[in-house]
Amino acid sequence: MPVLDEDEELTAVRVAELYYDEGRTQDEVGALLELSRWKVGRLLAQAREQGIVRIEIVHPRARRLGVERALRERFGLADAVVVPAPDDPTDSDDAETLARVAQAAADHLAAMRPVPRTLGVSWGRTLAEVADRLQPGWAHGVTVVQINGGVTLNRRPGTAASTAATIAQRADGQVVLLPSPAILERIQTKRAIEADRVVADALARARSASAYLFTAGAADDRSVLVESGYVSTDDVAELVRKGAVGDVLGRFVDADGNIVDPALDARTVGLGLDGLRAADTAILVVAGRAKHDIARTAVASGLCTVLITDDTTARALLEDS
Amino acid sequence: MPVLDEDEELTAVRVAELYYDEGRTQDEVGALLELSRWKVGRLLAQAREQGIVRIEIVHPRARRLGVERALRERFGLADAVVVPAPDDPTDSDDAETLARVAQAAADHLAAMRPVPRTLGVSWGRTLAEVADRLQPGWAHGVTVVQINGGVTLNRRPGTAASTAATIAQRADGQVVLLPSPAILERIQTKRAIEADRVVADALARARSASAYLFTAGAADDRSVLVESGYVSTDDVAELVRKGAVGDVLGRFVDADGNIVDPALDARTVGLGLDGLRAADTAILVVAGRAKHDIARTAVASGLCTVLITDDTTARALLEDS
DNA sequence: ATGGCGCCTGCTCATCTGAGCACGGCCACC
DNA sequence: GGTGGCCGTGCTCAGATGAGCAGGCGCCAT
Repeated sequence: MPVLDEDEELTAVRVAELYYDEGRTQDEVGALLELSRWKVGRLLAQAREQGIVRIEIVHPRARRLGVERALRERFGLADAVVVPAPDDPTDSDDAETLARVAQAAADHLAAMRPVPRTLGVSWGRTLAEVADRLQPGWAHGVTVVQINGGVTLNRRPGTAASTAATIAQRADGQVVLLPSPAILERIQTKRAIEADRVVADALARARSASAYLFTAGAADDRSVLVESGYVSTDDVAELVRKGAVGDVLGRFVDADGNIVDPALDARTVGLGLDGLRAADTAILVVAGRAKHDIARTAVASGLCTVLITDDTTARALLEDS
Repeated sequence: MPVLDEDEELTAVRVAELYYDEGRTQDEVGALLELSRWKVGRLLAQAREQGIVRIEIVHPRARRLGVERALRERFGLADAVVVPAPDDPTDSDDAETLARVAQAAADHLAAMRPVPRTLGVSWGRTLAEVADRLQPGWAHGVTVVQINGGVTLNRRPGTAASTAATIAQRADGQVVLLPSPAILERIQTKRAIEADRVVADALARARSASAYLFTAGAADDRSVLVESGYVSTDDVAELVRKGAVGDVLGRFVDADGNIVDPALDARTVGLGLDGLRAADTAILVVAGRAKHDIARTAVASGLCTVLITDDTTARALLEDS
């Protein structure tokens, strides 16, 4: 498509005004500006091409289909869902962003075909929001398995458990909880708890789930792992020093997706990252500026097949080679 | 047009995405979402109506046809030209705004039919920009008359004269200058200068011009009248105290368009405001936030038949009842 | 329960629009 | 100076779109 010269550009603007603002038909515009109908059509096409005419869909539940396509192609994803970030560019309006992404995740889950027989889920603020936005009856008879440990140490108890339970309940399904802390103090305790029949059973079912729904955490003090008391702020600082960009299923990884601290990782209960990498369907839900780095790592190192996120994060992923 | 309920709204969003983002045809969309082609069409129409789909023309020389229509109807203007303000909402990017408005004024002048035989013009920063943007040959044989006094007291001389001269020269026409200060110290001097044959002749031709092109000044220290030394900053403060919102042709008016200081006005040389009010065509060119008040007054009190301004100013005029 | 009312839906047809094609002018190269 | 190729333009025609209309369904009042 040839570029418009300056005169044509101005004509294109006038044409676009009459066509889109005034609602004239293409030959009316042609008659008015003494152009052929076809010339008018071509100018309109070029104006859209060059961004003189911008058509945007303004709605919290709108999606960015173009960006989604780019993500799929760039990272070989099976699917991607990108929702617009709130306009408000001043303060980090992360609550609204999270709400939109969570809604999109809920929609995506409800629209999944075939419906997974067993769905493995992690936990955290993001997934709590997703669970909350699922319509009762979003599916029927889905078994939901908690895939990483999460007996909350402080705060209101049961966030981890209730996320899984809510998702299951709203699908008239069973829930399989993983009754274990996320990270244990000593490796021996971890081995012992994994030997427990209930825990072992849950882990087995986690490994055989037909789909996973999980989120990722940034390596900072606002991480749920910190707030829950599993790791201290000092630990986080140390992990960051070693290259950690965030955690997936409680496992801290560096920019390349490698485990940062194998000893810590060995004390972490739940599905391993290879479990995700081997999955047919692994849906990562991630929102907000703080999580750009971990999102990039997760996507680039093949932890997910489906990414659900906000526009800003998506663009951040696409921007660097 | 009935309002969309929540479900339909969501469908409308999906429809709009497929139609505008993906470029599908309406029945393709219908097939995909299991809707009839007609339903799809109606949803698209409603989405545009309700602002879910926003089509905007992004170009410095684009115009706001909707706002223009509103201005014409609200103030009984013969015509209105509104250009978009620069996006940059942070600093008062008035230079760019002025450039756009001046360009629009030049375009409007060049497109005027019938071409005025005699064009009365005022002077100021704004009109200097307009003159500068007129293409040589924008018209043929237009006589340009300077309608208010403007022998500049300080700064580079002749801004007033050169504006008129440039406009005339680029139309291969004559220029009639008004060789007089804008405001005189003493009423007697003013009478004497008006009695001068050249001045009297210029004023007579100003009164009989077939169209006027003029601007307005805010009542503040950045006014050209202050910078030229005709009024002091103290004078301005006093005028503001008496209710002045700005000046038109060097004549300070209050919010209702009445002369604020009759004694000062009597010492001001040039066409009177009634001369503008009686004109068939009086084009007011005004840009920038500082001039909202004087613009409102000028438009509301019938000083112009055509308004050329920026989006922000136009909206300010339309917002208050 | 039942009739009336009004809204929503899907159809017919006329109009509008975009893809493909042929012509003519312009430029560059021979 | 001639000639070939390329770009830009306007046409043909098929497919897409929107206005107007009739049937059907639900809702409300009687």
